[in-house]
Amino acid sequence: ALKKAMDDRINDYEMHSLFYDVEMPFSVVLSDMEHAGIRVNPDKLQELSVKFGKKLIELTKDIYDLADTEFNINSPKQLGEILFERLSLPVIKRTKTGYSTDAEVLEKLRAAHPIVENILEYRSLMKMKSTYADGLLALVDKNTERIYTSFNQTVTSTGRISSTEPNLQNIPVKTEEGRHIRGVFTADGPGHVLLSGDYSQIELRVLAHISQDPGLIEAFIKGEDIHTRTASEVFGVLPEEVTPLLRDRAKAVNFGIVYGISDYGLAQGLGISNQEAQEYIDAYFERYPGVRDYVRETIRSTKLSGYVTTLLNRRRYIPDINSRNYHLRSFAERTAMNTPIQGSAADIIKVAMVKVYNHLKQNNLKAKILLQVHDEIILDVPEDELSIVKQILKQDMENAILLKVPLVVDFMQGYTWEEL
DNA sequence: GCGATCAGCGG
DNA sequence: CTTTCGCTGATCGCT
Repeated sequence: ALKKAMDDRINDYEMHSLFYDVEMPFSVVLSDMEHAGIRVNPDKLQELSVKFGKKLIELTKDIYDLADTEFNINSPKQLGEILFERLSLPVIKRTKTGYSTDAEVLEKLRAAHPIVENILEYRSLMKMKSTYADGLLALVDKNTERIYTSFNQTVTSTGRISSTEPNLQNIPVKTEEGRHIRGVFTADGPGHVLLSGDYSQIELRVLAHISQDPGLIEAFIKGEDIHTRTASEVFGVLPEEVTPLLRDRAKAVNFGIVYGISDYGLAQGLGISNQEAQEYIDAYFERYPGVRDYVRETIRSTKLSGYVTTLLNRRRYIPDINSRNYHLRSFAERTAMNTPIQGSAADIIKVAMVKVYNHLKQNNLKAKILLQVHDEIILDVPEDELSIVKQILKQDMENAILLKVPLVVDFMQGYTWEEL
């Protein structure tokens, strides 16, 4: 009776294929990934912890000297008292309960007192040591020298998966120190390599497809650098005249489109005024009118139906779309335009992974899918299977779902995750 | 021991 | 007035 009730609703929502052809097979893929785990080098992890710890001791000394007192640097409350009362630095921002001491605030105070730079470095190193070095070490299986994460298929609103205990979807990559954490994740042993395939600009390609914007489609068909193209369009200069600064700003605008941030969020991200940010957004919609129309039409239809859908008919309800509260409504509007983009990208990589999984099985290959980090798939591959597995990965990822623009995948291989 | 708060990581 | 999500760790006040 329950099955019939659920089946009726799945059919009613036209989600039969999404459920039976994608999510159900995908659950088996995730299960195998969890069971496989990923090999780590615990000694290297321990070394990193010690190295971070030694630097933290030095920094702690320097910070105490500069403050001329000892306090708990890990306590935002105590740190705030030191910075804004004892050292009388200007208060930039407040939290609900007191002074804000986040990185954005500290960046603005960098020049005001030498202690600030030390605190920034301390914060970064403490994050690396506590969350990553020590946190991961505690979750290494001593018998197998592997880490087994849990993937959750049903927590996000967009259709993405999440990862816990540990979260292997937010391992550092942006800083040199952070990348070394990736160096502790290795292939299964000599004769094996890690192979990654990551989608290039999958969200913006999905946007090009669903909006059918001519400029966006042309950019991807011609294989242009999308951030440079956007900079050229938004700032009205020739592509060859796009400076790194302009490209960075355009990249932030594209980021905003993909993640559904507000003009306020874009302004914060770029360190410009809200008005300036709004002007960038207006210019973007002016130059990509298909995107403007897509956003308008999506908001209009969401107000009527109460939900948005992805390429594979995944559905998200957005009740606040008709709220009289400006902030709730604005947030709902960004969610309405963003969810089909992120959610469709999630659909695509799930389909790809099911295909890869089946093809590995059909060919009796030992290669295993280990991780998925939203737009990339990481596998462990015996070296003698590398050629065939690469072919499978390329074929299945690039042809997971046919779009009006090509899906481009970049491949990397190495003995450790840091090399990918 | 637990929940709220603040902070910071990735895509 | 606002701030992308999901995750984890440290602190702190509470039971």
